Amino acid sequence: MNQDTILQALIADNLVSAPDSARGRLLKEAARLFRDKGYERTTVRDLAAAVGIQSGSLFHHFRTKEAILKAVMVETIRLNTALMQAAVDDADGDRAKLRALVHAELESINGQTSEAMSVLVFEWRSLSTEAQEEVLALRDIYEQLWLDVLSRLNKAGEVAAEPFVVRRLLTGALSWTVTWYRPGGEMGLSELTDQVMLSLGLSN
Amino acid sequence: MNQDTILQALIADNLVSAPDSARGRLLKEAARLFRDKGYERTTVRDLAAAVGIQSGSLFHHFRTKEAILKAVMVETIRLNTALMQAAVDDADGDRAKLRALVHAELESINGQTSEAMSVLVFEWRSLSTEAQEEVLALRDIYEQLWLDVLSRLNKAGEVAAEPFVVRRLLTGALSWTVTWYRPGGEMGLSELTDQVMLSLGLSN
DNA sequence: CGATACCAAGCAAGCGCTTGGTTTGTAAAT
DNA sequence: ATTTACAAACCAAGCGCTTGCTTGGTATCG
Repeated sequence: MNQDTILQALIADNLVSAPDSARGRLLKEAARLFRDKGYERTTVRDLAAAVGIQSGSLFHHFRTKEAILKAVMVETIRLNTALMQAAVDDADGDRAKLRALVHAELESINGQTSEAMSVLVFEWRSLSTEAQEEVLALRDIYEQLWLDVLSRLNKAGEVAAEPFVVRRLLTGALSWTVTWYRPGGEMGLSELTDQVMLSLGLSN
Repeated sequence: MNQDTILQALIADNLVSAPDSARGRLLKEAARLFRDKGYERTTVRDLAAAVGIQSGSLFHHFRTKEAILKAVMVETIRLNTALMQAAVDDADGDRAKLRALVHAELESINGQTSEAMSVLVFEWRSLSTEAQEEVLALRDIYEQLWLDVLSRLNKAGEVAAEPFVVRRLLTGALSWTVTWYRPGGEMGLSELTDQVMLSLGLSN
């Protein structure tokens, strides 16, 4: 299953917005603005201007500004869960599965959904507590994918540290790449993935 | 050199504020509020109330709200640079030095300067570009400490990945602990440090 | 013809920061 | 020992602006 097929399936199920719909374009621009300026510094007027409408008209699509932030996060998690699932399924062997997960997450963080992933990491606190809980629940499935693979590698003696600690360390390490890694530069995504695996003491 | 001696030396040199001075208490409260609510959501009235003065009186101590954020960051970096330097100096051998650095950074992130370290990571974007550059310059010294140790370990064949990549992955991994690790819980800081070293494929 | 998408205008609240004046601490002058 | 001088620390009030969001009305389109 390639990335585009997965996206189309999610759109068909109404789980994520089509990128060319009004809602989809707004969410895309919102993600970009939230990443660049932060949620609080981004005004509803900024958001409206980015899609060429009046600020008041935004509230025809979303009840509040926060609902926009939440939608960005929810749709991003849904998409990435599907991508991770596919990555795991396609790879043979646990070491390869781990590599596939790392590669997929790096792709999410530094590829097309880069803006939205940044928002997920850095604007978390701007969500109300209730919204945080809802979003958190969505993340569980996708965390389990990692833990399953890491647990088997741990039992096989390939990864010495505890699976849940390794996953959390990796979450931080991979998220942080958004602040320094530049796709299209000297180091490609595959090379970066190799470096991560090497840092874990795992060769290919 | 223990932590308190280092702090006292910095205070004597006027590089960080004494925790019991008016300025010091304000910065401490500011760090806490900025971490809990974010910089933008924290109002000057919140800050003033936290130290028991009127909002206008804040501007007797700092020219702008942003100056408070900057001061939190600058003083935190100064303190941590000194702590890291001491950690490296005290340890024998590169593997021990790396462990000392990891332990010291985890202590900064999860110990007494926890609030301020969170601010440094998550409120970075709220600084103006000029202020960002100033703060960035301060960080160079302390990054070099890591790179020196990692380069030697790399040459010795103990760490396979590239030093600058490892350092950046570690920056993310260690910073992120603030979101999940709870000091005083089951896992102590030394055990967490061990887990990090194990994740890098390094035993003790 | 009704729903959907939008505009133009603006409201109430909250924001960072300023202003003019008062209290407090300190130290030299009487 | 008391007075004088003065700066640092603070208060009370509020200004000017921006914010998220509302309202009432108008196109657009199946």
